[in-house]
Amino acid sequence: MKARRPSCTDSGSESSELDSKSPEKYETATRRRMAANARERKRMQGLNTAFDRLRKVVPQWGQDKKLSKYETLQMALSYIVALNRILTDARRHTGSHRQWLDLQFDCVQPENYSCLMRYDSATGQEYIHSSLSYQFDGHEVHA
DNA sequence: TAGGCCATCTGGTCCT
DNA sequence: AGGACCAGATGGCCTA
Repeated sequence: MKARRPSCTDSGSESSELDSKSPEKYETATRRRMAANARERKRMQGLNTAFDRLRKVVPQWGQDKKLSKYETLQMALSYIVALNRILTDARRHTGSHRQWLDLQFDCVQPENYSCLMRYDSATGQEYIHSSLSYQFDGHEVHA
């Protein structure tokens, strides 16, 4: 439970007009608002649970700080694109190139994200190379 | 202290 | 009528 608007408690705020009406209507509206608030909280908690599950399967390249919701979505998108690219390329590298496929597969395993890391000397920061960086408004972003 | 991120409340809209 | 979903507003927490 975090922020609450001073004027907006669980008792609801439809009171202004209803105050002048019957107490039953006010009570009904209050009860409905509280129920709606509770449902909304539950819905958002479900959404956050889904984000947490997504964070667990998406590359974080050893960041101690967890990805924001926006970053999680962008990274999931890039991760899917990267995996899709590997599958597409794999069709062209069959038989004797099995080793190549194994190498690609290894690179997208969480314990091996390091093989995708590059160092940006300008910023002094590491970032995920090409296939696992994400696009934002047409610009490539290295989070 | 400013800015980013987030949780919560709220009213509107759509659907059953 | 009531529930689900959404977007806007608001305020708290954290970090650079």
